Amino acid sequence: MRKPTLEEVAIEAGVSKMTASRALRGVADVSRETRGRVIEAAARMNYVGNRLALSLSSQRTNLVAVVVPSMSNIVFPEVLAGISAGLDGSGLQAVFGISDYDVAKEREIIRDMLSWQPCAIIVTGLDQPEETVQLLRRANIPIIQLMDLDGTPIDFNVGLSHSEAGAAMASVLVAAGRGRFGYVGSALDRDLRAGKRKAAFESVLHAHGMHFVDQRLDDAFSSIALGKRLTTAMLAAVPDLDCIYYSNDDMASGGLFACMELGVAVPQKILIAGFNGLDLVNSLPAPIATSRSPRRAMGEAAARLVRQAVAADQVSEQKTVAFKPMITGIGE
Amino acid sequence: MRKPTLEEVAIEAGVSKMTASRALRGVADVSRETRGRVIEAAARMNYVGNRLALSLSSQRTNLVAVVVPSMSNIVFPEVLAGISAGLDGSGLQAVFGISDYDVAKEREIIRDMLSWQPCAIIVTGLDQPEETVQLLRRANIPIIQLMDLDGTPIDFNVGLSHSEAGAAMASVLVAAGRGRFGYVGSALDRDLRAGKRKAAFESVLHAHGMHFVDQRLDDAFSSIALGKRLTTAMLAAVPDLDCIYYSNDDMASGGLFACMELGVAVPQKILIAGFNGLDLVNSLPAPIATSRSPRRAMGEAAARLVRQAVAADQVSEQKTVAFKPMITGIGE
DNA sequence: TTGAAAGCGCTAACAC
DNA sequence: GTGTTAGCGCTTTCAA
Repeated sequence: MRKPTLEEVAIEAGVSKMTASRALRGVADVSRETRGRVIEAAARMNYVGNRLALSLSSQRTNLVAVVVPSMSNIVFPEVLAGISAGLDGSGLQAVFGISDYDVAKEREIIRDMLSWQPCAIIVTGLDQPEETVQLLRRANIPIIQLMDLDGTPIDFNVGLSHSEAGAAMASVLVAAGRGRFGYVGSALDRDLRAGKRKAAFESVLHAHGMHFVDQRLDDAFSSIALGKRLTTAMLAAVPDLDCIYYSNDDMASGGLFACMELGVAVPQKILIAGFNGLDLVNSLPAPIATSRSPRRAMGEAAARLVRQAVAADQVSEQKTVAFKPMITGIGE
Repeated sequence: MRKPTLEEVAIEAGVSKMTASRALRGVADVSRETRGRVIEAAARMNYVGNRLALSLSSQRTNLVAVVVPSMSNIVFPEVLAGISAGLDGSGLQAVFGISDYDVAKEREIIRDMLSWQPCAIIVTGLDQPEETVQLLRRANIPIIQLMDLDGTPIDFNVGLSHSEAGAAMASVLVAAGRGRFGYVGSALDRDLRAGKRKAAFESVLHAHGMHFVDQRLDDAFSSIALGKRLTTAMLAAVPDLDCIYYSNDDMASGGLFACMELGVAVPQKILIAGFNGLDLVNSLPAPIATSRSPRRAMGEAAARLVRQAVAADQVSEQKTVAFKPMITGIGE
């Protein structure tokens, strides 16, 4: 038994397709009595409208395409949760795609999503290759680039400056008296934002006549286990570090666990610094420094921009929402 | 400037709409030369097909609707990553919705997703209220219920038995000589699977003439911080426990951190047991017991069932994929 | 307040 | 190999 169509509901209610459509959408003038009959018929038949037809016909959809690089780190799910929550009640529906930090895959996912004629698209970062940018531009819908502020946005931009975050962390650590730095990171060729943080951090070190005494990099994606492993190796080679900067909090937490296992006092002997401000960090058995990035708030801000842009159906004036990471975990 | 349609591409290539359609899809017989012209024209015009029209016309979509309760815990994103990866290369596209553990919201999300005419739908758990079940049934597409095996599936079922998981953990802990148990959990009214684990765990205790000496419950969602707080409170009230069972690994990890802060030896004095087998658990500074649930594999299995069901376009014989959680972290 | 006609962009089915 | 016709299920536009 096929699903009932609007026409069948209309027949059941003894009206025309058009009247049924209006009644169900609650638009225009439909007599109370007619509307009642239609709604009742629809309920009786368990009518579920066909959005494909609706959107094709009306030339607009309620779809917001969202492309994130990963789901293996809690960061992006939190952003998605923010987007989803921010869209709640607007009638808009987020559709997520995962690019696995792969630019080619990202492009294909974007292409695929655009074929659904979304009313807006949210992508991660500002570093899409030109071809992808063209693809996005041609879609002629609001484009939100999320998470990063270091670069030239195509349209809307929500995020924070990872360069500033890295530089600020370095400044604070140097000011706190640390002088022998190590760096532990992973997948820097793919996680460009972590790369920006590292580069900026290093610049500040150089400005102070310092440098990374040792660094450990790995191609695998960040994880607590990897942070632990690399830190253990690093401390075996260079035991006299007094601070290690990590590509993110997952890695840093692993670093802390490595130090605990080795009996290295954190933060007295070695200060550990990460990025993100994960919930985990608040409960760790020793304090580690981090830059708190408001992930959920970023998602919500992106959702807000989408709602405005879609509602206004015109260029809204606010193009950028800048967040500032807050550094915690150093000093008292 | 509007987006080009198939017709415009066809005109540009000097062929009919239909020929252009065939050429672009690579179906049927189109002369090499014609196909080349069409593809080139499409590329030149940056043609992106309209899936709304495609799906409406062909009466089939490549959408797989997925509804999960939360994104705030890494568990569900990992499942989603598994689904997404499992669907890769099939031409199918997952669409995610978040219900926030709210049955009413879940129903509305499902309703909304069904209006997009997905070719399959994956939902979390087996405990949807009757109204939601009706909604799903009426869609007349493969329905996959994921994560849980304790109940009667509507159609396909992938997951593990949380009752068995809870019972198995209790048996192992009792066998390991533990006797004074505490329980720390959260949001049990919403996270029904955690509730099933707890109930089964408790049954085994009773069978051994034991019971939870103390329990701490909270309405908030699980988190490391909450686990830490509740554990600290519990140990203040009942210091002589020798084992605490948690609703999941996040809570258990918080419990471990609480013990470390209080100087309670884990696992010598108190054994800590959670559920999920999060990556985090592998790197913690002290061993905690957990039941490892293969989250990504479950997502991949669900994706496999969807592919089979969609490809076969008929009832496939395998209706259930059962996973067994593996208990780790007890003894060597 | 309601309905009829046209068409959104595409494909299925059948001609040629 | 290629084109034509007829929709998919809905909304828009216009008429009544």
